[in-house]
Amino acid sequence: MALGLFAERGFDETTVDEIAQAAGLTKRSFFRYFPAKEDAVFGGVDVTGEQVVEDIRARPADEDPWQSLHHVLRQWERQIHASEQTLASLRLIESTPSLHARLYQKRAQWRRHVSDALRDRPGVQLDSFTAELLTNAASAVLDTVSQEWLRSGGTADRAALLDRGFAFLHPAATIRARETAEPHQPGPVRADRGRHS
Amino acid sequence: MALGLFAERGFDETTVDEIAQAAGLTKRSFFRYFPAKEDAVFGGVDVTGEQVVEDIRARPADEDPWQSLHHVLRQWERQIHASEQTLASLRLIESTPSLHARLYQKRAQWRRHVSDALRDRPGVQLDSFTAELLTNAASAVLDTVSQEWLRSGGTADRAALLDRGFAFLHPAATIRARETAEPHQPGPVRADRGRHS
DNA sequence: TCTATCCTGTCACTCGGTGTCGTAAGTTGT
DNA sequence: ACAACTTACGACACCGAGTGACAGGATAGA
Repeated sequence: MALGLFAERGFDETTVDEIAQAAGLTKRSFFRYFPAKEDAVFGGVDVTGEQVVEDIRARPADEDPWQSLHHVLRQWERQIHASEQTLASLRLIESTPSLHARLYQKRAQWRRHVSDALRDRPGVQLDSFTAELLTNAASAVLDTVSQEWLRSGGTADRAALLDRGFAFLHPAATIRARETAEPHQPGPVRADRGRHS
Repeated sequence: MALGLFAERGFDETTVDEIAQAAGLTKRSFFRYFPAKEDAVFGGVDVTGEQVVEDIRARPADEDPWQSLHHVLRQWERQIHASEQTLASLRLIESTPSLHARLYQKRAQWRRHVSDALRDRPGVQLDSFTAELLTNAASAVLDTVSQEWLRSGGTADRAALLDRGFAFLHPAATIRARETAEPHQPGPVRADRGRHS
């Protein structure tokens, strides 16, 4: 695995040629499997959480979207951050700027899917601004949890931090229009915009 | 300016040699002025908002940190997004993955400074988790505003969107030790529909 | 067995980025 | 005015990531 080489010499100090040769391949063949050098790290780790998008779609339609995000991400946390290997990967990512940038790209793409999933749910319609705001906020919570977890040296309780973040950032009023939900009548989009106050 | 070339042929399709030659320089000299090709775009735009950090430090110590972020960022919005040139830059950044990644790197660094500024204020002490959570949430609001603004084709009212985001994501209880109810900003936050055209 | 397909190695090339050296300008001190 | 020094730039070589094109070997199916 390339992770061993990265752990030894660091990501930037390891050549693609070296990775490929260690795997019994050529540089050219390496790029046939991975679109970029960075993806050799992300290959094994589910950083984007594709399952999360499906899980959100599977949540009850009348549930508060913030609650849905909280619930799904807590489940996801539980599944992911278990093995020591993903832990080492995340440390490497956090300490390498180019990997961090790549993680961000994947996260941005993931956020688009999540916000689409939020907006596509039946029942209460969310406008795109609100959906993206909730998604980005949830992503911010995840990011903060990871930072704190890294600062703690991996000893912090990620689930507890996640709960704390989600509780702290609870939106003023996500869904206040339950009475207008019509599950059987898609009809025109009568989106109740997120006016607060 | 390199922005002209980028606007014509696109960022990835423009080589550093071409940029340098258009500016009457050598490739080597280009890299003496800019650490990377991407920085030729960010050079003129204040994407990191260095002033913001100072402004946060200048806010009253007993002010709710979320309010401080809101206030300072609204001021910053007003100063920045005026010229047509920065508008074109932001469009280019948003449509180019490598530039987007670079923007993220700068934002991450900026967030560190902001969260440090929040934690360094006298009076009520914030733990690092809370400070980072508030900072990342504010950054998420900014990001969402930019997305919506871009989707609207640049016609949306960024200040109104910012207010809406900050109000919507208002933390449950940041600092409950304030009984000085300041009159805040004149005029209620108008929830503009966030629709283009 | 013949053949189409897939996988891989090899070579050549582009482009971003860096180190090194030489040199033509200033700039300062005496 | 002269020497010493600094600054800035060009020229060249070099490295590593990534891509395109081509050739050959293995394999599955007829």
